[in-house]
Amino acid sequence: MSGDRPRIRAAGRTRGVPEATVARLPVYLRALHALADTGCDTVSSEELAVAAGVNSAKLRKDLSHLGSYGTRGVGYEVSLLVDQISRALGLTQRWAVVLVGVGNLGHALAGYAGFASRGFRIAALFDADAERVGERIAGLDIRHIDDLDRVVEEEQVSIGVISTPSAAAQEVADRLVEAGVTSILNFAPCVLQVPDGVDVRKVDLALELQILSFHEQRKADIAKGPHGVNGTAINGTMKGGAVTPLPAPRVDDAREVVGQ
Amino acid sequence: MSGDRPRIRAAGRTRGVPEATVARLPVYLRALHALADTGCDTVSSEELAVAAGVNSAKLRKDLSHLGSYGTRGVGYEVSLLVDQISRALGLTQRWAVVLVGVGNLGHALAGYAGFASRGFRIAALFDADAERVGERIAGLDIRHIDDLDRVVEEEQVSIGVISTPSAAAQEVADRLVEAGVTSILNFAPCVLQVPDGVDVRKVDLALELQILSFHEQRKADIAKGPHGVNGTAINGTMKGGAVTPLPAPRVDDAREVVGQ
DNA sequence: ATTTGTGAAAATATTCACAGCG
DNA sequence: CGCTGTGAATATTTTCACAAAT
Repeated sequence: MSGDRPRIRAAGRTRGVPEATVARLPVYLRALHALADTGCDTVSSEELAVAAGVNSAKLRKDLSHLGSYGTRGVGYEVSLLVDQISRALGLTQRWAVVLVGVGNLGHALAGYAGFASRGFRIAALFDADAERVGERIAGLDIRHIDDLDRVVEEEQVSIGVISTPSAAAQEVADRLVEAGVTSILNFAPCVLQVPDGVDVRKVDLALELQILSFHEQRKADIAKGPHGVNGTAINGTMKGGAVTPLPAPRVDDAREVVGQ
Repeated sequence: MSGDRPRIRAAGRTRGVPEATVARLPVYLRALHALADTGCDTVSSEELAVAAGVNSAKLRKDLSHLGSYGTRGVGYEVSLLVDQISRALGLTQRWAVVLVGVGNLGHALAGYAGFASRGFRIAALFDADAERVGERIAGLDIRHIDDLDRVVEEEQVSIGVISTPSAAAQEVADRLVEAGVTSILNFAPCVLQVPDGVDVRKVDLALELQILSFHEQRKADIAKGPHGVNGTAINGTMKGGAVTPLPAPRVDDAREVVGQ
């Protein structure tokens, strides 16, 4: 993801780890930590694959991109694999991140223990609302966005999290980039424009539900038996009651990423 | 996504919309709504593609899976496209969802306006903590998890959102499935085991940061100039060596999806 | 005996580039 | 003309299946 940036190539051979693999490494890492916590020293690709929810061939292929860290006939040493995946992901250092937008969601993110436990340190919280500056959340003072440059430099921040309303997100992204941030995690439901060299990943809460909606509908259609001429067919009643003949409701959205 | 389920096929031809396309439809829908709000009646694939952050060939191919709704030489009528995508995604009905786990994140999700504005209605909030039952959040009473079955049936709920601690997530998923839910959005950083026919999508906040970490590291390496002979290369000890001075930090994680 | 690591095959996804329609 | 819709060409990802290693 991260836009449609082409992978770097060297002499015709694709260099580095495939993007699809990168996206799964954190899942393996999670599974390995869980295994380690149960006192497990070694795992087979099959066991780890089950724990990670993928098939074992895929897991082995993925790991093979990092090097050859298994023992044939035995499996993988958990702690070694944890180290290698951590290294591959760049988690041997603790990244400083700034979080911009301390609304409903930003508040929750600020308190998210998973960030700290998985390699990240929130260096500062920012909000544009002068009212909220100085407020203390999760042990951190909310600072004004105008301090961004200074903090990013002083704390060597390279990752920014945006949890502002959509309307503010692009402006915040610009300021983050300007300040020197080169990776952005965007929770605002909008597309960000950033220069080359800056990576953006997005998390869109409702989008995931909409994907589930698609599959729900498909399941309902199948249960009802293929009818209509071309698949999508007429939408009758089935589960979910309100068979709105009309398109999805629309309420003013651009307000807040999270907020009532 | 949603496990490794094979697409349904009919008579050799792949029936339905490719998964990659489904995942982008909500993005197009968002962009179209934004365009509509600016009073735009028609868009070209190029314009919409820019607004959605994809390339225009991909956009056209994606839309072609829904049917032929554009006009050559002109573009797409915004409102028609909104209708067609909404229909394809199953958003012509308003889905009822239940949310289980009203911690820090669950609280934020309960108040998320984007759910309501994009086709979903939170039918009820649940928590296992008896202390919190009865508490009112975002206009909804927190109910005890034991009421789940009743609510799911009465309100025709087919989608569940899990925002409990990891440790509780599987148990909650089991109860959701048992109650009749067939789609789950999981915010707990763990893999869920569900029967065939149930779709799961996950959102893992820290995972996204870890992916960014990978790319940050790569950028840093490149900036420092390629060293070592073949890229990742020379990590001193091949195999076996904990070459890392220190692996990623580890703190008790399994506590809460969000919470300090 | 097992289980890894991996070529080769199959399936998906993306991009190109242009015929064809309005 | 301009722009869509789509075959054909690429690229990427997944899966198979087995030789090699312990």
